[in-house]
Amino acid sequence: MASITEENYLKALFNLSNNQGEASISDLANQLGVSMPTANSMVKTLQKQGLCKYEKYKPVVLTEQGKKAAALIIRKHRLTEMFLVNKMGFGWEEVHEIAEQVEHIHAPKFFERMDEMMGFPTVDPHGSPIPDKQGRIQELHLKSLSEAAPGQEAVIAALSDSSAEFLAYLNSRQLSLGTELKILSKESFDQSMTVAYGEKERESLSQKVCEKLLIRIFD
Amino acid sequence: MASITEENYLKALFNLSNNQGEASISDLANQLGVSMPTANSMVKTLQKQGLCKYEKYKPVVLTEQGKKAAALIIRKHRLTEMFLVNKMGFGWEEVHEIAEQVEHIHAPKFFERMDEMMGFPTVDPHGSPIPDKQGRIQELHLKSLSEAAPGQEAVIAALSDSSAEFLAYLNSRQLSLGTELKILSKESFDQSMTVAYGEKERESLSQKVCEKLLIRIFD
DNA sequence: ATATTTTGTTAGATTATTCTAACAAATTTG
DNA sequence: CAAATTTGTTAGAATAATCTAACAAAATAT
Ligand SMILES: [Mn+2]
Ligand SMILES: [Mn+2]
Ligand SMILES: [Mn+2]
Ligand SMILES: [Mn+2]
Repeated sequence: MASITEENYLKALFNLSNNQGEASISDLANQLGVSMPTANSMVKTLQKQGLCKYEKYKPVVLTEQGKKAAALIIRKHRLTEMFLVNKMGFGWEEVHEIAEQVEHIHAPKFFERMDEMMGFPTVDPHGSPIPDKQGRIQELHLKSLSEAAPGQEAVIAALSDSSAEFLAYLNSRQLSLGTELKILSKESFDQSMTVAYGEKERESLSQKVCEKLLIRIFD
Repeated sequence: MASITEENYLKALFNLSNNQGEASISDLANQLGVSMPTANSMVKTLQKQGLCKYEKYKPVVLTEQGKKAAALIIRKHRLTEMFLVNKMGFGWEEVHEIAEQVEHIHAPKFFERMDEMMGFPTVDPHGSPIPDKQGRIQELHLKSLSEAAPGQEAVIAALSDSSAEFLAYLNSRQLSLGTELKILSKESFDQSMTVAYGEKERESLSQKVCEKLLIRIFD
């Protein structure tokens, strides 16, 4: 069974591969806050266990086994986040740190019971999909708000950044998953967008923010 | 901050001291399933941190700091067990192993929220007291059933053994916390007792069982 | 009061996870 | 392309947690 340390490496490799297409040793080291030699040596350890493939100076690639293991940890993480928000009353900005620890608990029944109590949710509080028990992840082909055009209406479905800082920003603007946006205009100078939602008639969102809001456009 | 390993040693020392009055190296090693040299060296490590006092060939004694640290871990353990039973529908025989892992999570809000949701319980699902936030434990001066006399009536308030095996035995006899017992007779030959409770008119309980049932006698 | 058994200690080794320093390969820049 | 920079590797060491083997002290039983 993988140690907590190994589990965190697997998750980091999985996320890096998904977000950047590949995982370099330096990215991995950065992500985990360890030195490159440390990451290098752990990658060799994971390879010996058949969890990743690795050749000197090449990017690290998870095996199918490694991907599944990572997805199952992410499943526990996201179920936990959803449980904390839906059943325990936490805010979406408070749950990541707790889930980062709870995801390492070995107790299938614990997570199955959470899943059941919530009616088998498919996404976490930040809109990210929850892998199923086989480690399969459903693709949510969402666009970012910056790809939408003035005149369109859309609903916020997920975030590409779930940092506490970004979540705090969204909270301060009453933006949350499910918020319906009308796109009024887009400034070609800085790509910022003016939108209406809820009580707000005109709110300006910077390009940075627009890129991080993942939306479903109304037909 | 104490590691998971250190936390488990603190808990073991605390429990041994409470149950046997003192904690020897061999008891500690046994309790944790490690060799004596391992226990010996960890005790030295804990002493360096001011968590216990230790002199060669003498029993290990927790300091006030060590006692408090242990009690706070036990608090998390027992709150978790209660949460699993009361809020997640687990049986009292299923929760110890899960709590053994959850007790090491560092997230005060998580446990405070559990506590709140349950209305600040004072005992766990096996009747053991939950230490308060300062690490103080309320003494429940309970007698065991074997100390009671025929003719008396009593209610099961706690257990001095919460092993899965004993809990399974109690489940099979419909015995649980809160069960009211009428003591019909006591066999002087083997100290077994005949009792009535619920639908049962006459059930015989061995001395072993009677000793493990902690009761409050009706006045 | 010896002898035996149990308990505890020391020494030395192992595995996991991490680091820094030094060097080497790959990539980017001018 | 050559120089500079970034990225990756190796070597060597440190700390935490564990073990076994050997020995020593304490407790128990003749
Ligand atoms: Mn998260
Ligand atoms: Mn984690
Ligand atoms: Mn327990
Ligand atoms: Mn534990």
